Amino acid sequence: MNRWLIKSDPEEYGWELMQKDKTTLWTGVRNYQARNNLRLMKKGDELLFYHSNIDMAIVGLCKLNKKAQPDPTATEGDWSCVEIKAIRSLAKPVTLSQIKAHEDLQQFGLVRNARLSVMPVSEKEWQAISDMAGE
DNA sequence: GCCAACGTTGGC
DNA sequence: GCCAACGTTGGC
Repeated sequence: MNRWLIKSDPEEYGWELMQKDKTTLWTGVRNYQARNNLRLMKKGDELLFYHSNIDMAIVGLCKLNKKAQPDPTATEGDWSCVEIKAIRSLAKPVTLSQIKAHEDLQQFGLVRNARLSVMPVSEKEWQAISDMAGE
């Protein structure tokens, strides 16, 4: 089982809506690195749901329902999407500033490459985030 | 609202 | 194949 973090602008599609929808197709990724990460996901993988721009915090936990399939919103190009399922909110959201301040998270994608929207989370990183989330 | 970082495009 | 110009994302 692998772990990932996905980013979303809450003004476009926030955690509230994700929970209401329960499952959603994660479409619209138009970056090769992010797409390749989507394609590596397997059913049952766990995902952290991050709010960019306004909240700047990890707020929720999701699971991968269906592995990568062609993105139906792509009119051209070779793009993928996955189906994810909302599990629950974190006990405490973990803010970007907390993440940046944590010594075990200096190599984490959010810190090193702010623009990447789908990234892997290592075991150590997951542990650090879980601790801060009060899980 | 600004700007840094990054990715993409297109001219050469 | 290089690199300047441009567009987008996202943190501040």
